[in-house]
Amino acid sequence: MLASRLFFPTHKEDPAEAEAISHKLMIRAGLVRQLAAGLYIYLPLGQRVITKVINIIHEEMNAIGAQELSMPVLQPAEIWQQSGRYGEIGAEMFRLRDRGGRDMVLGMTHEEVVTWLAAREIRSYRDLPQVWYQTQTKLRDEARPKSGVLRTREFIMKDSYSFDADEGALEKNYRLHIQAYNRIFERAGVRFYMVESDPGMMGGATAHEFMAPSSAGEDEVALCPACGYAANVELARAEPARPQFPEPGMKEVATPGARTIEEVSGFLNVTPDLLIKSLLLITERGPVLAMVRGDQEMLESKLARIIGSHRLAEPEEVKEVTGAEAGFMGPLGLDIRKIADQSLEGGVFIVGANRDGFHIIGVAPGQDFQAEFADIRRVRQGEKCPHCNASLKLERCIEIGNIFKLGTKYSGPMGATYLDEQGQERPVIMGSYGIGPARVAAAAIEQLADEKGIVWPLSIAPFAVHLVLVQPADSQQAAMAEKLYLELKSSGVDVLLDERAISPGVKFAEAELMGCPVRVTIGKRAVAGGGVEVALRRGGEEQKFEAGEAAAGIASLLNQA
RNA sequence: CGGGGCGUGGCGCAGCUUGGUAGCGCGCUUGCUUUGGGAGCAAGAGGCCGGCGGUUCAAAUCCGCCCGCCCCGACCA
Repeated sequence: MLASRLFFPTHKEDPAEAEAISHKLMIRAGLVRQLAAGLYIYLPLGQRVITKVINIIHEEMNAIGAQELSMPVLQPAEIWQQSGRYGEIGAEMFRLRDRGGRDMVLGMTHEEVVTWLAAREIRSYRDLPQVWYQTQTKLRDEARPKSGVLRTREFIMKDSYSFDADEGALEKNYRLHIQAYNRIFERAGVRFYMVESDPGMMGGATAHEFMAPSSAGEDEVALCPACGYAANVELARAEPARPQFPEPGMKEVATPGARTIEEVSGFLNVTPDLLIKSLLLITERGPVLAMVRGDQEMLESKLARIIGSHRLAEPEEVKEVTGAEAGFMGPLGLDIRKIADQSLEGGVFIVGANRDGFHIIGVAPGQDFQAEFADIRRVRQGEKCPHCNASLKLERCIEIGNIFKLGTKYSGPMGATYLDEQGQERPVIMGSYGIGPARVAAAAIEQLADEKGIVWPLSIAPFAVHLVLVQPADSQQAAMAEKLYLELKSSGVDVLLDERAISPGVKFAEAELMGCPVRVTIGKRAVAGGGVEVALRRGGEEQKFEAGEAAAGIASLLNQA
């Protein structure tokens, strides 16, 4: 490719609207342009990167026996009604009507379509297992698109779906996907962890996420450096340090005006971990009191798994249920469902008295009041690993892939069944496995970029070699560059020749911005016999080759990388 | 959806408080010079100041409504 013909509009300055490093650099280096919130145009450079990521994914998917297919993005509402998600999902799904008045949706994902297909075409245990995958556009009307390409309303996703006769076979496909995903992300050159993730409404099913550490990420994971325990904080568990508890023995104390944890602990001169923080929540089945230690944070996603969907009570509702203002509520004397975090069990705490201006000290959960004890708090950095007691580390991550055991969630309601060896009709056991290629590319930028720009891993770089011709007007330089360019091209190297008649400074700066792994410079020094300069973008090491040996030297450099 | 911020040539911004000529840097065009780190000089092109309405002799500037974009939060099956 010649730079004079390549469409790669660059910017010297950061775009005003970008926050994340990958977002800034993708715009500055001419990889993408934003059409509207959460909608991106992939320019030639960006498209080349995405294509390379997708090619890696496809190679590894094919290697585990998955078969590529393609499915409609425009889908009849009917199949979503069958699976039950038409009603469950809210504004996040694009809905429309066709000219005949039929309800349609734009697919956020393809479980319904693929299950519809399986329901029609899979009949016998002899047809199983199957693994089908697609790499296609998906649409979600995101409440808040953000961070450039990381969270968009339209995005490409590789999704595979497995169909098995039983749980054991599903487990096998699940493991195969784990292997494939590990290879994919290693090849793509990103750092990542596989962590336990929240299967959400999948019930008891298991799920994992592949997480690339980056401050631009939206998720946080808890990691144990000792035993390898790794989980999304949405479900991560840990042992908090236990404070020195006082003697039990309930006693009401006046705490005038002290409502918040800080105010009460300050007023009574105790540390916050000796208080219980109570929250009143309203569910479909009535009010629920949820309790965590004063120094801890409630985690809604964990609580939701126990009590279902809920909302915070309004001040009037608090007054009505507890008889006191929010700052003074507590578990004693309340005849409603109570959920207490596990770390409260066996301790002695200060709680609200359900009487304005008063708290009660010396309260022992489980004795002085009953509650369901469960893990409903957010783990914190430095708490003890639930498996090995080492100190947990928390890290922000970009979710680049996820894998789910779906079981019969879709095959059941949509009638995807097969006949087993005994002639028994059984639902197909499914799994689904996603990767977002744009997120992989963005994660690579986030993890590797330096102050000059992008630093691509060779495997997903738009070009392997960026050949800078310093003075195109000099015929000797031009001839030398052209020759090397053709040699590299004919040996299958992706090479970009910058033969534009512009200042060399611009060429070097843009080469660094663009981030191709190898930069080759041909200028007057090379012509004078000083050798062809070959610099690695990552680390910046430079070496020289004789003109005749340059192509071979570069090729062997690329092979090492 | 709640809170906050911002919309002015292609990009980044100033001007708005205190109404009266639309400005800077980068980029772009042409010419000459330059040619190993985002060049120099000169001459140019390019803007219904997000939209609609109001106040006023007069609105980028004041007021109202709307739209768009970004950030924080909620949400993300």
